Order: sequence, then C-alpha cells, then structure tokens
Amino acid sequence: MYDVATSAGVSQSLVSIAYRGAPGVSEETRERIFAAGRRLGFRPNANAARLASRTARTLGLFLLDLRNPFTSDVFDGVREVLQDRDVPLILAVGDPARHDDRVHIEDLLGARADVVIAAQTTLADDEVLELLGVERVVSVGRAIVGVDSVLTDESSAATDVAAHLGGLGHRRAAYLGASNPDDADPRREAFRRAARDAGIEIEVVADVVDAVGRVRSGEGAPTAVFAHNDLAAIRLVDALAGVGVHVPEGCSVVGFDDTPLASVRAVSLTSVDQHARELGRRAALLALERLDDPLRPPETVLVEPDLIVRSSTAPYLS
Amino acid sequence: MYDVATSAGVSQSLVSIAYRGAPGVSEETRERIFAAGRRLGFRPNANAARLASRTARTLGLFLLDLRNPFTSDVFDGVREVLQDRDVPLILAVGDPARHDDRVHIEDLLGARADVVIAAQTTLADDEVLELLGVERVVSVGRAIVGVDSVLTDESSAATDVAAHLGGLGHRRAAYLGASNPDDADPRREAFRRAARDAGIEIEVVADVVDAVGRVRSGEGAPTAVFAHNDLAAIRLVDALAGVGVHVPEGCSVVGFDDTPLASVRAVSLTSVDQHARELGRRAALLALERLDDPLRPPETVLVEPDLIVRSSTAPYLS
DNA sequence: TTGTACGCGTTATCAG
DNA sequence: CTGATAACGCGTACAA
Repeated sequence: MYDVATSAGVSQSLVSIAYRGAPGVSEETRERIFAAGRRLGFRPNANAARLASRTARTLGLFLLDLRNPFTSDVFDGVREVLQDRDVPLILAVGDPARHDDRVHIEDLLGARADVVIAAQTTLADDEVLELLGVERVVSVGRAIVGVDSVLTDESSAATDVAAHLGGLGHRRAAYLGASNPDDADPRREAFRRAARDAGIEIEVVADVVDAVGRVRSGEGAPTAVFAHNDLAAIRLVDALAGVGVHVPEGCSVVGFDDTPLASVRAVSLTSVDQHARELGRRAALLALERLDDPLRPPETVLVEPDLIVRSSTAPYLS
Repeated sequence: MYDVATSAGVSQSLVSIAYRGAPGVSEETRERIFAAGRRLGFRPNANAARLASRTARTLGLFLLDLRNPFTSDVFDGVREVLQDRDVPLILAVGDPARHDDRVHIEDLLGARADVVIAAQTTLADDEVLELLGVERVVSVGRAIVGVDSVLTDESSAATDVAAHLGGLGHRRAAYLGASNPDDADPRREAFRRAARDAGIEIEVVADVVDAVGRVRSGEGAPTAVFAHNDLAAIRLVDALAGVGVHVPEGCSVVGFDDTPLASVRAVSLTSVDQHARELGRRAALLALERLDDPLRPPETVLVEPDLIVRSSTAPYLS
C-alpha cells in the first residue's frame, strides 16, 4: 500500500480507504490510486484486512454434501442475497461419509467468520450450541433448538403427500428413510402423523432392498412409497422394475427435492419441491440480521413446499 | 495466545509451536497448553497465521459449477490428496451464467492462495496467464497452454465412441455441443477426427431442438448423437421420445461424464467416464509440486477415460 | 526446551 | 486529504 501510495502521490491511508470502497476519496483520486495499483500489481491482502478490522462482517457457509442438489440451490440463494451487500463469504464443505462436520466448521471459525450458515449439518443440537452459540449460527434444512433455523415445513409437505396418496386410493404406504429408523427424522415423523390423519397405514423401511421386499410381501403390503429424497426414490423405482414391479401400476412412488432428474420423462417422479434456493435466501437474511444484532432471540423460518405431481403416482386399483 | 501462555505457564512462542504441531514441545507441555487453550476458549486465528508466516503453503480451489457432478468428483480427489498432507484449502465457486470467474479467482488471490487449482474455468488462456501466471495455477478439465493442466484424453474418448458407433453400423452421427459451434471445443474436434478415421460422417448441432430436427430430417440424417455431457444426452433422449423417436431403436445416444443418472435403468445411457476424481487427485499433486518449485516447466497430464456401454446405443438397422 | 523481540499488511483514529 | 501511530494475532529468527 505504501508503494501504491507513493506511486499515486497520496498517503497510505487513502489507498486503504480507496480499496475498501469507503467514503472519503474523490472519484478522480480513487482512479489514480487504482491505476497505480494495477501498475504495481497490487492486490489487497484479505488476511491482513480481516485481522486489522474490528468489524469484518464476514459470513461462513458450511455445506454438508456437494453431490446433493439441495446444496447448490441453497448456495445460490445465499450468494444472491450477499452479492448486492458485498459481504464476504467463506466456504467449507463437509463429507457426509466421515461425519467430520465439526472440523470443517472449525475452519470457518479459524478464519473468523462472524456467523456461520450451516446447511444440513449432522452435528447434535447441543454440539452446535457449544461450538457456535446462538450468536454465530443459522441452520438451514434442519431445525436446531435454540438457534436460527430455516427449513421446509415438513408437516405441510407430509400432509400434501398423504392427501395425494389418499386421494388416489392408497391405504397402506411405506416411508423410505435416510437413516436408522431409531434416529430422529422430522420428515418421517411428519409423514407418520399426516398419514394417520389421512387414514393411511404407515411402515418405515430402512433401505431400497427392504422397501422392495415389503412392496412384494403380498397381503397387507404397502401400495405406495414416500422416499426421503429423489435419488432414493429413483433407485427404488429401478429396483422395483428389476423384479417386475412397474411404477406406478404396481406401486406409487413419491420423492423429495424435485431434482432435475425427476422431470426427465423416463423418470417422471412425483416429488416435493422444497424451494431450497429460497431457504438459502432466508438463511442469508437471518445471518445478516444476526450479524448486526447477535443477541436477538432465535427465529425459525418455515418455507412452504409444493408437491409436483407426475406419473410415478397413480390411482391404486386393487 | 498470550493468555493461554500465561495460563499454561509458558511463553507465547511455545503456544504457537504447540498449535502448529511443529516440533519443539514436549508431549506433556503440549497437553498442558491445549488444556489451557480449551479452558480459555482459544482458537488460532488463521488470518493472523497466514499473515505472519512467510511459508503459508495454502492452495486455492476454484469450482465453476456446483451443479456439475464433475465438480464434486474433482473436489473429492483434491481433498483426498490434501488431507494427509494438511495443506489448507480455500474455496471459491463461480457462476456459469455470469462468466465472472475472474472475480472469484481474485478472491483466492486476495486470501493469498499460493497456487490455484482451477476447475473448468472459462477464462481465456492469456487471461489465466496474466491473472495467475505459470507459477500459481493448475487447470483441471481443460488444457491451458503454458500452465499445468490435467484433463481427459479427449482423443482417446472420441476414438472409443467412434469405434463403438462404427461397430454398431452407424455411418452418420451428430455432435451435440455445449457452446457455439464457432467456439473452440476440444471434445468436438477430437470427435470430428476420430469419426472421420472411423468412416463416420459428422455434423455439429448447437442444441437439443436442433438435434431432434436433424435426426428426423429423413434421408442422410444422423443415426447417432454424441452429446458433450450426460445432462444434454438425457434431455435429448427425452425430446426424441416426445416426438416418437425412441432410443436406441430410432437413434443411438452417447453421453459424457457417466453421472449416477446414466446408470439408472430407466435412462441406461452409454457414456464416457472421465474419472474426474482422478483428475482432481492429479491436479492436487501437481499443485503441491508447483508449491515447492514455482519455476518447474508446466506439465500436461492426460487421464484415460472409459466408455461405459449401456442400452442407449444399439446396432443401426437401416 | 524456553523466552524475546520484531514484523507481517491492514484498519482505524486523530489532529492537522 | 495527510501523516503518524497504535493495534490486530500470530510466525520466526535468535539467544538463552
């Protein structure tokens, strides 16, 4: 900065002000400074800046799984909100197989992110509270008690799915979950309740193999399956086809996420669109508010999903 | 660090050494220091560390498009290599629609990444050289003249595809490209050459609509289409089905990337697996070498792809 | 193995 | 707009 200042015939302070975009430099001086900077190949050192500034206002974004389309949608939403406001964003990506969210979130803290937006972290509620605290985190895609959370209204999604299946005449359905049936799964529990209210009997299956087995179990078998996400749903459709059960004639299948695959004609999967991009936007907005007021009480934002009906669901004709 | 040092009864230097995992602290002292650190809620400031250290050895990774499965594979490969060696990785994600790669790569430079691994950047060769220089960049997924590059052997991929289609009796094929037919596209050009050598006539189409039109154009129409990626291939299959042309009876289709979708039974797409994870690994290794020797001559690494044959390609029976 | 002292490149403040 | 000065939190000789 000193060199740039000298070359532009101004003080170092002014160079700093110019590059920060702070007020206090005339337009022409600013240009002269930038010209000198380009000439000298100067590039501000973000580390030094964050170190020196007391009010860095930078956000961290933790993404659990790059392969999940949910992730890219959330990312887009966050970026959309942050772009206009030029708030720096630091990224960290987890590894769903390793369960090492903590390490990557710590990276964000090491870089001094003021608030972390955590998408789909698998950390326990109290771990999140201990590691980040109410004043440092916004959870996306999952409700965490005691901190800002932005998520799909699972109850609404479940109600839509149950109503749809019920309307088609299904009376027995299975839920194909992501995790151990003993673990907590808000999606599963919401579906349990909604199905009961719709007069549909529910059972939970742990994997695709299990699901196929149940569907073919004869008397009392489920005639529809609600999968926790599209990929699982598509794998199920595949596996069913492999044993001669065709969708939707032999079994109705509903997915979750409404990924691009779902709309492919050969797949044509009925699916819940949870508007992940909107989730990202709302999370970013909450994070910004938290930045300015670390003490405000935590808020939970529910986003209404939409059920997209396609040909993987059809009337059940016993 | 001073507080931690005081609390542990040692000097600040030693705390620094302990947290860096550098040699020079006894095991018991280290433990005592960590205990004090935990007690005080101390977390090393990565910005200060990078600022103070002359040899930060940190890599930057630019990813053009989170939605592209290629991206996550490359990411996994890079991470795999870097994890054992504890080299810090800073991420930047581009926006394929905005063509603002430059901005995001500059973020990496602002954070003082020593070497940037650029996956699928759309920056022109000379822009990359001007922005980063030979000593600061490794390109993945695309050859950039004058800098380290890691990419698929397109010629080999094209030869495999042409041989496969030729063997099935196809004599006229189309290439469905990503970009304007006037732009450079190594994949397209490789296919052009390989097809000619295999005695197949080639034409280039710009989009799915165009492709469908050509396939249905009657006498002299292409009987097979090679798409630049799986998503385009799948959309094409869809569009063809929409006008009554079924794959593979009416037209053979080959994709690129061998994404998880390709293996779904309902899709069953013949596709080129370019081993993107391996590309990521090789890129990371090159980046590490460049870190230690900024002046070594640039290297180009070609990774051999594999053609995965599925039922979207079949003999052409005129 | 430990302590001392300096510097890394900025931000921020303040009197001019 | 200048010029001076004090942090920011740490890495790294160097000497003990």
